[in-house]
Amino acid sequence: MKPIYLRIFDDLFEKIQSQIYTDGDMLPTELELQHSYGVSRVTVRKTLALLVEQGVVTRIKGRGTFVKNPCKATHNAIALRGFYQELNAQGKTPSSDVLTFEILEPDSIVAEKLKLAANERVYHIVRIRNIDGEPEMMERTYMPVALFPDLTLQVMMASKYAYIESKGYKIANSYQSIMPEMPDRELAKLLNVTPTTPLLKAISTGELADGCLFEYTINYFTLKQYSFEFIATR
Amino acid sequence: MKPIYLRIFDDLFEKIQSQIYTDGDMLPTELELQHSYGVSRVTVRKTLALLVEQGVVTRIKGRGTFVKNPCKATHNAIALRGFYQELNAQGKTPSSDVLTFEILEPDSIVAEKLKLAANERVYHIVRIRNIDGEPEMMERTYMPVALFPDLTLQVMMASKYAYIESKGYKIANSYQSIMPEMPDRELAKLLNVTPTTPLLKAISTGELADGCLFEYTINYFTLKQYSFEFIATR
DNA sequence: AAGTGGTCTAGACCACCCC
DNA sequence: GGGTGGTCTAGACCACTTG
Repeated sequence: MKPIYLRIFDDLFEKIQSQIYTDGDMLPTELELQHSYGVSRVTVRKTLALLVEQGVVTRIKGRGTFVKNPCKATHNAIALRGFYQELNAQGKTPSSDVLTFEILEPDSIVAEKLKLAANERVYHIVRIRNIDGEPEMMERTYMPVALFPDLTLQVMMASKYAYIESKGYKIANSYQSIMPEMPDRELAKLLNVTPTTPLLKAISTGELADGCLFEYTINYFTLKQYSFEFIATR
Repeated sequence: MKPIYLRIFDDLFEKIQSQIYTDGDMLPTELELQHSYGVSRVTVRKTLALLVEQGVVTRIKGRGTFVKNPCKATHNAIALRGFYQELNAQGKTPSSDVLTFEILEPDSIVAEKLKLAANERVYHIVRIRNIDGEPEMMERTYMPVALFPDLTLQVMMASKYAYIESKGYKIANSYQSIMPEMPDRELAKLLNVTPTTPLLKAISTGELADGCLFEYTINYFTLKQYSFEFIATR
């Protein structure tokens, strides 16, 4: 059962995406939302804070809450959504080619990043991820075998995050470090770019709600069909 | 007068930075913090939510609130702090070389990004920003003259954000778009890198609390002394 | 003056973790 | 069972914007 503030979030977000509220429109006031959803002000405010964080609305004291530019086909970096979920929400068609699927002893970097116990083994999975059939990014992921004893290649051809949550795990957040990098010849070929095209490299560590680290991932984005965006707040 | 939750945030953050609470330590519980600061639970929770957002602590249900790895010399991308403030907090010495300081008619991109009225003029300022004397990034900023009629070159040699806030404006957030880019020969020279070193380009639009757009900025990071980090949450 | 969002309080119940 | 954080309520006062 989702908490109330998330259900209200989903409802408002859906109304914004379906243009019931559109660019520049003022959302109902906090008081009106309290009444229409029958909840307290704190709950309404928690929902609205989420919408602000996700860049969907802006709130201005004394004026109101306003819808921002309609969501474009972008990668919202601080909203941790899987590739599948993010693209589906944008009406695009995601797909994945699994290049590597193996279990191995982690090297010391991976072991340290995932804070693994000695002798713990990991999956090593490499995927090319396509948008509408065109390669957009390469993903190299390491996940502890202990957490996902029944992970299959089938799962990795679809949505990793949907699988993880279907197992009852709660994905909490992801610590990301971003840098530019030139592709080697092989990677350029896989992503269908020239070797002189710089890529965006993102190294991330994923954490569950209980503090457990569940993935160490290196992504290379071409940003051909994607833009990498987020909102910084003071 | 700062709100209470920010004052408590500052206090806890300072205690973490000065190692009173260090890596892995458990912070006092919400109940204890309520008593020691004499505030309500909601206020305590707002403070702790901020610490989580800034990546300083992790909270685990049923266990407690724990300090994360001590803050490294990084660029926390979603904590909108000025270059000066961010580096000072990390014990580094920031400095700036102002290469361009002029007032001009904005081109259509700048005018659109800042939602300027017709004929409104902007500052165009280019700076090289150094860490401990070594160039780390190049910044190209456009700011509406109407908002800052008395902006001086002196100001831009120091802290832009400190100046803006000294004028009574409240900086709210910044919409950022990230991509890799190769430097041209001139930029590579200014940043003291080879022309084959890819840079991280960040395009941002800054917004005040009243919804006013106050800057359109393009940054090029070398990431020689810096790493670009943030936390995505689900 | 009326309406808006920003902050804050004092309670309550629940789910989760560990002993 | 006792402690933890997660959610939620019903109030209150304030600062800011707009007419």
